[in-house]
Amino acid sequence: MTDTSPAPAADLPTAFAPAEVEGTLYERWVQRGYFEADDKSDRPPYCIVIPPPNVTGSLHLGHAFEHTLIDALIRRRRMQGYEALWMPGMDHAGIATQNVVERELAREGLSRHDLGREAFVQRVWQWKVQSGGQISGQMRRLGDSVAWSRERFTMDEGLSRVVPTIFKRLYGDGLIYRAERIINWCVRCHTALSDIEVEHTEDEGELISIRYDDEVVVATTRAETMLGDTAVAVNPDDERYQHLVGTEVELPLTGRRIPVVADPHVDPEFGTGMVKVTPAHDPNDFEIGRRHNLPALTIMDELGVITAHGPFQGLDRFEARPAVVAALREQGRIVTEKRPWVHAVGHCSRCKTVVEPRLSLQWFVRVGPLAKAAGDAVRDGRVRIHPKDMEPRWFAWVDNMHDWCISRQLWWGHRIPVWYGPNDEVVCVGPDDEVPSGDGWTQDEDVLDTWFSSALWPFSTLGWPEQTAAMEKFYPNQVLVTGYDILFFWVARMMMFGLYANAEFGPERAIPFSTVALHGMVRDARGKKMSKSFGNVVDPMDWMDAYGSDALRFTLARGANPGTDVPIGEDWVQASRNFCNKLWNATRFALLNGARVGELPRAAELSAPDRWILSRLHTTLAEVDALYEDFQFAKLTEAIYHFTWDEFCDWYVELAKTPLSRGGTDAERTRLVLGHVLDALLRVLHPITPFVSEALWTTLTGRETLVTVAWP
RNA sequence: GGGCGUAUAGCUCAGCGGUAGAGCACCCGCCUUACAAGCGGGAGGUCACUGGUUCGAUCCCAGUUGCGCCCACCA
Repeated sequence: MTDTSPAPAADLPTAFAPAEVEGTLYERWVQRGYFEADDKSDRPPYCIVIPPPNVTGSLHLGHAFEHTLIDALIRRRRMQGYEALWMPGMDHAGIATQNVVERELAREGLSRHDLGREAFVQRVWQWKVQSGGQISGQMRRLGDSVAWSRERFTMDEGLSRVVPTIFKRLYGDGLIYRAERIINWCVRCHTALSDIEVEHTEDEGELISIRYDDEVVVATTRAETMLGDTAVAVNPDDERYQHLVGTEVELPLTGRRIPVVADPHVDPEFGTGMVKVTPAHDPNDFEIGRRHNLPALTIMDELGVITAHGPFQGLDRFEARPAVVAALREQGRIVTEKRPWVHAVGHCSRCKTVVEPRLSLQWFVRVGPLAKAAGDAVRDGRVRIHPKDMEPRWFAWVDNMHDWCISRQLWWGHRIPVWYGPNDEVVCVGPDDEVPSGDGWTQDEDVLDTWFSSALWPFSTLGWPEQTAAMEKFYPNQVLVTGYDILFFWVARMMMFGLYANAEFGPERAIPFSTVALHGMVRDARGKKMSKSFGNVVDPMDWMDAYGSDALRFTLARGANPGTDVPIGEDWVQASRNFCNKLWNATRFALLNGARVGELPRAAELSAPDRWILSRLHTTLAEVDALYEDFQFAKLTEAIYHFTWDEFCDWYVELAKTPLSRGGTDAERTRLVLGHVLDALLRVLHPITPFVSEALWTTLTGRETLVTVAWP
């Protein structure tokens, strides 16, 4: 550290005014390229890919939280001499974005069908530009030190090549297949959903028992599905009904005759021990149907409207239910009237509509070997999940995963790269393959689940499948920082695809990242979930306007216990603003008294308070360092807070007033200690509060920037 | 139906085998050589309940109760 002339302390106002420094500092950082990373450097790599925000609008506090943590990690490593890369980008967010734009259209009285596919997709791109701009503006405001030159979008040209590349590879390996299955269908979004896009809630329904004939009584919560029954099943070991197996019974209201079959799936203890079998509208029944070669009769269309059986035709499924019950009652076939029944009902995670199990032809990823590999990577320690108590959840899921339905009946997304020929040919078309042409060839109409492309993010953003310098340098990523809520949606899929796509590098290098650092959800001051319906949603921009980005970041970091939800209230942001101001004024005091950064006198020449504060400083720095390695943001922030306020300001600065007023060597010695402590303090705070740290540090030292300076 | 977590000051949370901590809120006094966005002082908790282990438990163990979360194809 070189000596500098005393800084112009008088220039510092008596209060920190964030708005006056944030914008200029950020733009300067970007212009000077501090956030960019060099693929070819000799420095050790440190790469975190951004969990790409959905282009559905703007960032919320949860993003601000996540970005604060990532930025702190990245900035610290950058200071430590790593080649630090925070890869920026956004996610097209298929169903979510399509829904947003459809809602917008609805306000104009239009549906996507009014526009047609091409025009609608155009419209979504327009939306994307707007939303994307908003998001990057917010990221700048937060101070995110991302390498802007590398920004990617899950539907940009490059990534749109990666998707069919991996699809074709998986298809060729038999890990992607097309099949007619019962999938979760959202009748509002008009698309298939994967299992995890369905949210189960305990809803009150009615369990109704229906008498099919004298001996056959079945129970159901979805009476309307009886129109599609093609059998009644009993347990093969159920003595009571042996004589019925193999006989037929007439299905009421339809006149159809359906068989009674014996199937082990039926629980003899439940109800009468007889179950209606509707293969086209229930996953269990579908399996029973398969085992017994039963026809699957679809009685409902993609809107949830009954398609058959005279009087019920054209009724919505929820209108059909009471109508069917009424008709059955008229025939005296309702045994138990409206018994209240709480059971788990699936809802579309996007629009909350009750999901309808539906038989349809969809594309699936065969997850068996992929999920096994994802489990093993954690089991054998190649990938560490932090905090560790999230691991059981990981294994429970990864080790029991069902095949992943990846086709979506949407327009916004990566089109499935498969063409069908006039003679039932099925051709998977890679990015460099010739598209089959001629009469009767058509491309699959569907798009891929949005998580299919985000699963590729850790390497698609680095130029995969090319062996780019960026891949070489930054794959595997060092850390992934994300919320525990998307452990399965995203992390598991990244693990599966990362390990698969990069298998050639061997087990150690195939993993997408070495560490998964999970954070919690931002909640309101009372610990309640933030949601529009509660009206407790806070726009991070409002708090940044009022208290500054540093204050918001400091608050979020201070609440960040690993994997734990973080409550946040305006009071706390205010307290953080006060902290920034405290730091500001401590520096101001030091500068007014001629503090400077220079070589410290020998220990023997230092006073007891000098030695004490220096010792406390170094202890604190060591603590902070250790806490960073364990992602203990709350604790490290707290440690800095206490050192700064309770020890440095309340004690050392107060005690310093005496030697400073004495002048001479006492004062000079004190100026150097003040300078020394502040220099280190501002550096260690930089990852959390980059703006105020930069402003004060450059004033204190007269140097260019803190961003690239050494970690204390 | 499984699995997990949690219960500490008014609120939100740390913590720890040896007579309880922070921030905010609250009370009393202060414009003291940076900071009233500040300074000094203070009040406030039988650490959910019941047992057990221990010289000693808020902390370890068991059970109870409350709350929360995740997973789940019993009609």
